[in-house]
Amino acid sequence: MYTRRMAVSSDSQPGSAHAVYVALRHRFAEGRYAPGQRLTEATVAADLGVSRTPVREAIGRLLAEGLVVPAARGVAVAALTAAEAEHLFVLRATLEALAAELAATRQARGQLAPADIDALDQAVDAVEAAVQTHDAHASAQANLALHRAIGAAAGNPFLEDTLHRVWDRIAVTTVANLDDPHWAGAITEQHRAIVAGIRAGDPAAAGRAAKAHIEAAGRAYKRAPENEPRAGAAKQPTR
Amino acid sequence: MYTRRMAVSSDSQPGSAHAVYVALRHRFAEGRYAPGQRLTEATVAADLGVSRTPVREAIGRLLAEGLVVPAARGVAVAALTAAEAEHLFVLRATLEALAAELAATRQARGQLAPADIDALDQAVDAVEAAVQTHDAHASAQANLALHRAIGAAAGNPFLEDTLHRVWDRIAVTTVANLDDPHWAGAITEQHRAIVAGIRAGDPAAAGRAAKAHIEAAGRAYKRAPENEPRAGAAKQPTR
DNA sequence: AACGTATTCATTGCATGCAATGCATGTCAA
DNA sequence: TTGACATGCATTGCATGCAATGAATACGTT
Repeated sequence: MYTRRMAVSSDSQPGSAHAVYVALRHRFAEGRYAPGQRLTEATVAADLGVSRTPVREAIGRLLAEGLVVPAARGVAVAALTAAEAEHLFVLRATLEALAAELAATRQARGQLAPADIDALDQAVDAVEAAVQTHDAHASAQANLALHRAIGAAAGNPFLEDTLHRVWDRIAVTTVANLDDPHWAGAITEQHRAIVAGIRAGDPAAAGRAAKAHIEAAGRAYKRAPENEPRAGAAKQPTR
Repeated sequence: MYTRRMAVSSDSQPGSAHAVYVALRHRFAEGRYAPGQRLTEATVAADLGVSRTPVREAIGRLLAEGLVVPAARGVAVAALTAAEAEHLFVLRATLEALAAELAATRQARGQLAPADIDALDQAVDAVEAAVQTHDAHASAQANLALHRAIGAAAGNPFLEDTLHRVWDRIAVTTVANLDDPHWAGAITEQHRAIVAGIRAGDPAAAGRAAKAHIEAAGRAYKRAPENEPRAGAAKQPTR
């Protein structure tokens, strides 16, 4: 069994452990493992065709990041309580505001290539198009891509990394939000406001728009009924 | 050799891997390993009296957190370039401002125990006392304790975790800063302004004070001459 | 002497073995 | 039936073995 290699996507870093890590993250994001579901080293190892050692390493990392939590035996996929979601959105709003501010500042200083700004606009358009097709997965992808682009435009690798952590922890959010017509209608407008602020090199405006956008997203998340019980969730360990 | 247990400090979590992780972090913070120094699994394993497996796990986690970087063979203790420090301080300023805001908000809502606020004041006094003794290590400890207390008062575990990451990455900063007389003189005043804002339940004031404080700390860091070459640093791998 | 090439060897990365742990299940008594 | 208790078993956690890798060194060639 140990010769079978798993399909490791276009992730530059070598090593089975990292591949397992990426694979698990991907599965979480896809919702392939329900929150609360228990994960055993042996199972994952068999699934991915590696031994337990790299799996252990990957799980250790996920544990450190809070994507899985210690369970009775081994670990369980972390769920998101309402309170946790609230906290995450508060943090995210501040981080994304900072990202937008920094991007706008870089724009004002001429440190942003025109192509980068155009790419932001295109990303906004892509989200709009995806939302109109009502394809939840594609919309989430496009939305994440836009926010990632803004994060990159900020030019602060630590901020970018932190944002990634937060996004990963919130993950499927956007999928749920799309059912909300208010939200679906407002999202593009808010995106445009952020990009406009960046393009204008106006940090305050960009930051304000970004903060307002995430706060609105947080409210939409809260409204979405299925975010609380969380579809397909297995029984949740007490803590 | 495998029966010898290392002295694991008062860290609740079990497991050699975690103990190794904590031990390495501690050594980094102490400056026992110079930035740029190369670490091999076997060496660390021998040092701590465990096998390579838990060491691998710990190093993997440190790698994920950026505290060590991939080196020629294995990993090296991460150094901090001037640009990286700048980025970290920008992020830190925003995060600590948010923490102070949230703490003040909680205070305004009566969600903070009077004892918590008093503890903040005492922490400020402790920093002042430590700075006056010119004990760099104690000062750094006390300063970190204060900032940690503010982070805790914010009541947002994700923010707290993110702050910890940033602090760990900056680590020895305060030690260097204490040589700066301007900074040593201003630090207590700035600390008091933050705590005053929190006590008053004034998020805007607390946030502003915190942001200004960290920005000042960043400037002090930048001025400190020894932060650039970094004492005792072994040869630094190219990237 | 300088350069290119072969060789060595330290070191990683992964798999597997083995003991420790504690949950779950079954058994027995009340 | 219900409770306590013992036992089994799934599962983890760690150590170690072995092959792959590639940096450093030694060697040979011009």
